[in-house]
Amino acid sequence: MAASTLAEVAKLAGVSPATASRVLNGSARTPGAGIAERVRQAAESLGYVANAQAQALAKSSTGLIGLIVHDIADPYFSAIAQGVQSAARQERRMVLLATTDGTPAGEKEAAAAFAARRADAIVIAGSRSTRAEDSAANSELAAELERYCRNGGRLGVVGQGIIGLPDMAGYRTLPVPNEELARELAAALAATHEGPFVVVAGPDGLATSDERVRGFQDGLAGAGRPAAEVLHTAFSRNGGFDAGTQLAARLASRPTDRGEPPCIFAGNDVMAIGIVAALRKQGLSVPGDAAVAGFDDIEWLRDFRPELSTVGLPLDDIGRQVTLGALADPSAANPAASGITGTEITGTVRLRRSTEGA
Amino acid sequence: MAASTLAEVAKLAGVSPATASRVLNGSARTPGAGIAERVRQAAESLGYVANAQAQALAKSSTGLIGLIVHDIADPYFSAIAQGVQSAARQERRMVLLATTDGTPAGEKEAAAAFAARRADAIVIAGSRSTRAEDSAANSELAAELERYCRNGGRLGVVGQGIIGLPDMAGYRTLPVPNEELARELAAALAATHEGPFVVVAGPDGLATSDERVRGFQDGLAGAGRPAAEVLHTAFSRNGGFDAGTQLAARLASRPTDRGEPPCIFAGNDVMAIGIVAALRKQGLSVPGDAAVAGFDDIEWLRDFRPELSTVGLPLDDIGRQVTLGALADPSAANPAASGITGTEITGTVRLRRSTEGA
DNA sequence: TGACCGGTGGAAAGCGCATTCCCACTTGTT
DNA sequence: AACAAGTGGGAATGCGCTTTCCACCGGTCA
Repeated sequence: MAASTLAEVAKLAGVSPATASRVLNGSARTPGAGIAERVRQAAESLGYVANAQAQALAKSSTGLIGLIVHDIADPYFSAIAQGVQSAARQERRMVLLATTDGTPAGEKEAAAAFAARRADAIVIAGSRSTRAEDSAANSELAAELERYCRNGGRLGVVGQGIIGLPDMAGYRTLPVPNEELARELAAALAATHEGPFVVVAGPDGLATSDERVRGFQDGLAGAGRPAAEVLHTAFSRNGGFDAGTQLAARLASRPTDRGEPPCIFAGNDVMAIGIVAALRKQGLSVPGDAAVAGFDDIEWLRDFRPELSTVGLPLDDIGRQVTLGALADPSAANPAASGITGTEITGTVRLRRSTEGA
Repeated sequence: MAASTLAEVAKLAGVSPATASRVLNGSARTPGAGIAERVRQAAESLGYVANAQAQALAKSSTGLIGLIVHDIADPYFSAIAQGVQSAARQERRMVLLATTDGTPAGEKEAAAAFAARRADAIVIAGSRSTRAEDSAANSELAAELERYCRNGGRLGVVGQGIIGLPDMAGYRTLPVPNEELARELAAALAATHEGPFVVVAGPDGLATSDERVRGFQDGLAGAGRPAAEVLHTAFSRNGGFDAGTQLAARLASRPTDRGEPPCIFAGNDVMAIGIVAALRKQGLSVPGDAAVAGFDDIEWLRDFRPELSTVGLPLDDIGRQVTLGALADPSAANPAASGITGTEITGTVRLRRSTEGA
């Protein structure tokens, strides 16, 4: 029933297991041609498939990369996952997937599972949470990862570093200029919008969201505009929809002649889509009754109408770089604090129809 | 540098490795409370993390589920992946991800990698290809999987069975009524559309696409309508876009009074979206100048405008069921040919704005 | 011709853990 | 009081593979 083993192959070929191992798997030493051929034939006839578990145990390297995302069905994460997958393939590794619903507790659990599996590297794509209620889980996560890295594991994190995790060998962060890009976006929007600004953000304490909000407010201030009102909701399409519904009600109860339509900045594209859906449902038009902008420029945004203004981020590349960075030689001077070098992630503000003047 | 081992923990606790193993991992025998506590403390203080590789080797079960998809960034696959992930979590397994670009050769490679890792089960979500050029790769894939199953591996496949793989223990197929649903859709569309029908399908030989086309033509015939012209292109958004561009050119060069607008059936939703985008780009409107329908009802379709008619498929559930089915007791009478029992996958035709009469 | 050497295959020691005996000991019987 | 049954812990074996280390063989140089 069980698969055949190296020993069986060796016996059939009339050689020692050592020799069989040398010919079947890449070894520094290559046995003679005649022997090699015999072994190969034996393996073939037995349908031998090397047991990667045993190999991993013997040479203590599993060829596994653990990927932690909030939700694999979210286009933001699936785009990053694609990049990770591609880098993994290039480095001849396989990716182990874990989804966490975004809680640090879930991330800790996933990290522990990856550590147990002795993954060569762990890549964390989800945003950090600085909420007070998550602080205990954050510490546990940091402790788990610190132990993992101390034992020789590699860690790559997208965006902000793990809270409470000190710089250490094998730990790399891939910075994403959320704040800066949000600032640029705000500046661009302020130049063409007279009306008030509203920000629809994720939960307070979600790092990525907070950074974008901060940058946006900063950009507004730089343009001499008052700070935008901030609505907190789920960092998802439905969160955007809920906020959009609220905003629609507000707009409807307002005399039409009272100034310019507002400009709504959503923390990410899926939220922006939710907002547009909600406004549309209430009979409001974008950009007529309200301008809307998002963030990320997820792939399928291009077919959405009205075309959404957003900030383009090379998601696929982010996934690739963070993976490659994590796998890179940990001895290279490159602490987490300074980020993964040679791979600056840059984004682009893209103004489109959804924020065009009415 | 290396992580601490069970033996170290045992020594620190002053017990044998056997005892340490018994308390730290679920065993039938539970050592005394005092001892257990000592061992647990020792493990804690050493930061012991069990080596899943070694455990897997010792008890020959890895807790791994291999998932093969064409493209994880495609919403169809990421929705299924989410279901697989959820089932895996429920069954306390982790999922190993492989993307293949849809070629049987890639699937074979992935299957081999999973077999080497001794995954408890392999789940294949991508569609089969019956193209002549893929036949060699298909045989290799079947051979690989047959060996895998013979060695005790479990296999779950979405949709059509693996070509050339006989029914065998541990191999289950989750049938998806593509043909039947496409027939229903055609019937529904035929009832409201006078104009000609056009089918934009995936590459000839892609099983899922072929089934849908066949069902659609059949439904048309049942309604007394002539067979639709079939355009073959890539089974993706861009494939749809290309076909849409062609169709748009054709529509434009046609006198406006020449009969009813055509009704275009796309093999899946992302293709439909591509088609709509292409038509729109050429200044044509949907459903005014052409009706468009898709298949799958992927999640983010609801925010797309015009709302697309399609066939709803419980993708998340498909992922769950195929995984659970693969993991289920292989001795239960349930050959691949008869599908995974107790889990009939049903879809629903959903007519929406994109196919409403002009 | 004898000492030295690169090269080749085998023996054996793990890698970290689960598990099957096996033994010493504590309880419960008549 | 003697023995059976039951219980808790340890020693040893093996999972399948990699990797020193060793023995050996033909060949080279002095």
